Amino acid sequence: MAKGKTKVETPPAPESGRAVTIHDVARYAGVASMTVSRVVNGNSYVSDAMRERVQAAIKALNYSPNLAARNTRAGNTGPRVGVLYSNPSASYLSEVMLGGIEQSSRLGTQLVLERSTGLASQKAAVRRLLDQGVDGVILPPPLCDSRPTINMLHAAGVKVLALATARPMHDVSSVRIDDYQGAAAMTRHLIELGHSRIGFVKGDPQHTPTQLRYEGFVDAMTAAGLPVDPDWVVQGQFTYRSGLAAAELLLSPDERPTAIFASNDDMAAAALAVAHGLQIAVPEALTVVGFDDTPIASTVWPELTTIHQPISAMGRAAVSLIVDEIKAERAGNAPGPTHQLMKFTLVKRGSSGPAPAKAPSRRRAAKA
Amino acid sequence: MAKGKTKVETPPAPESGRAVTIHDVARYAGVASMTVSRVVNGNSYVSDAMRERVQAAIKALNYSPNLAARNTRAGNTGPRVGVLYSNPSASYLSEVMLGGIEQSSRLGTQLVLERSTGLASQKAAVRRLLDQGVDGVILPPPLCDSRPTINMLHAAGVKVLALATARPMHDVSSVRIDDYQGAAAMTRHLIELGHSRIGFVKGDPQHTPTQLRYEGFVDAMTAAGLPVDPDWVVQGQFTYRSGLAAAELLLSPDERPTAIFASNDDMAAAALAVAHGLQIAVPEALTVVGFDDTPIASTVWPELTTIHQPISAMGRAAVSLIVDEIKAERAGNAPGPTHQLMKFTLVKRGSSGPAPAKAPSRRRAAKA
DNA sequence: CTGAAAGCGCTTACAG
DNA sequence: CTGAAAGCGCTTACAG
Repeated sequence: MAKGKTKVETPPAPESGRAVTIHDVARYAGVASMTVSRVVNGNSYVSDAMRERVQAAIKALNYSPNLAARNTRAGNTGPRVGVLYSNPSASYLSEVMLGGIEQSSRLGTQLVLERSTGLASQKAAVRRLLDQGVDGVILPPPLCDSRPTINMLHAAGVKVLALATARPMHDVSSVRIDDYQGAAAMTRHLIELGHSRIGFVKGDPQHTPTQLRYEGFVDAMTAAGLPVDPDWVVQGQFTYRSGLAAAELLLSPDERPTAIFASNDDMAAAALAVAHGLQIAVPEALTVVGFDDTPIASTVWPELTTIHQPISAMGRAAVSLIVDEIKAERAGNAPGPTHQLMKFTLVKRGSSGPAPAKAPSRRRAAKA
Repeated sequence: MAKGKTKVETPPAPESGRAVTIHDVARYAGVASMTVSRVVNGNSYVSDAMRERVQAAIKALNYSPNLAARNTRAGNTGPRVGVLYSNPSASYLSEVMLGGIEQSSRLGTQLVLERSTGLASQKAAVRRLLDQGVDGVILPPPLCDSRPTINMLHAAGVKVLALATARPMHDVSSVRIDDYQGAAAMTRHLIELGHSRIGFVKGDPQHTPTQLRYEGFVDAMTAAGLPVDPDWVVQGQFTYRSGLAAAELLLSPDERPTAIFASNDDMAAAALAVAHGLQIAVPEALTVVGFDDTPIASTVWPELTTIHQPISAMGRAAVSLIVDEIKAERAGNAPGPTHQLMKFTLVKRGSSGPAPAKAPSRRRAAKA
């Protein structure tokens, strides 16, 4: 504690109204501000003794760096990052943005949002982004897989990051989960619960995760020695409406599956609604599971067992990654695209349970 | 590239890699940076001639101010604003945050998030917020109506803003829509469509909007000379599950309403699921409407007719308002709390339609 | 390994 | 109404 020339030990009054600065810490610790900066950023060489002294001061004064000031130095107008999205109301996007904006404010990066409605408006949206001087653009799904968009952006010398694409490209950075493994994990979970008659609802064939999730399901079934009945694999579109139709197809016949694995939550929620309508008790008579863990998964009842994508963490990671790339480029290095794989988790909620003892027959039986 | 003393008029190359600064603009316009600052901030006295010259330069150079730098001056560590929330997964919150974070990054304000799980943890959450030196706290629902929380915050000398409360308090600023008028407008819409037999699902009695939405419904019915059948007013909890139960109550009896007005979207979505299960066609045989316009409203099928709350705009407004208050306080003024009323809009989608010609009877009739 | 100097882009007083 | 000076909190070179 003893420090500096004077013998006084009182820290600069923290209640004095103004925020604690790096200089307060420096004075308290009896070192130069520069040293505090180094400790805070944890990069350069600092002796252990010094480091400890500074850290104690930081703690004592409850110092936290002023982020606005940090990015002010060095012509370091933090990179501008654009987000080009197409589906505005999706809760998925809100969550991505939540993480993205949080991270960009932490990094002092300016985030610019643009919406592209149709394919036609894409050119215009890209132009607006470019006009605003973005150095990089994040593409959430489904634009993450749009080659034309990527090419336009690359032509303008702008970095591109594909968010939640299922098939990373060689020339575009990506942040994603492993859709294949996620689907396989969910399928194994169903099998462990005793299900063998499992219906699957595929997603929009245009989206890259669709095929991989399906393959994950098929391979896990096969690995367990279970057959995949083609009648129980139904094409969906990732929309609630398509889930409605798919579930009706799966649940109406006399012989129906004991579990439905819908390849996203919206479709699973729809399957739940259909089951409810048919008086099929979930999870007692039917297990329904989804994928993504968007808010709807915990809105419906019973809540959906699903594969949790760390969506807002992925938004954060996307911003970090692209900012790093931009900085590297500015510094003269030109590393290739990087690909970050995030961990998914299987979250078990009320919509899944053990397979019913005997294969259920017609739904009438259950009716009150 | 050529600039400064030489006679060339070329603007400082905008592609030169670094961002356009206030000094570039000043040089281009031949004025002091100070003057540019004044024009940009539009506050002080600037002659029209000067203003135009500067504005032209700004446009020519496509200048936009560096926000990080702006809040660096004057010990002006932009106010810190906390958000204390209780329900993390709600898509509602994501949208609030979207607006809030956007505005705070625009204002250079630091946003601090804290979650309070139970009533027990509230004290701890408030303390953490205070430790982080917040000057104000935004309370999204349902905390917006928690007197204990507000009192704790006030005791610490921190500004409080209640977001989306239905009943603004005299000592706390608020941003909200008029729940009463929203419900009344929706009810009138149903009546115009020819509905007179309307079921209503109330929300959680603990939340302030619940009562006002109900009153708006009742008063609009009464004003149109229509009776409110107590059997068709069902208590809900704002949850999907409670909507399921409520809709079953409303739709099972032989005589059922031709429209259901659920006082939020989650419950309306549930009503849709129940109707679907009972083979009641929406909107042909039954109209279902909600309130809030959260993402689920446009996820389900048919999409919900609902009252749109400009949620992210409310998040933005909340940050603006509380930052203004904090600044006013710092400047020595102490204006009372302000209350901002935002406009709701009635959005008509597929779930509502004209009342069926004759009162429908038992659902069996409709079955294939 | 540590520090004194200079500067980031902008704005707040202070002079004209 | 306009501008030259000083400073915000932090960091990047540059010296020890």
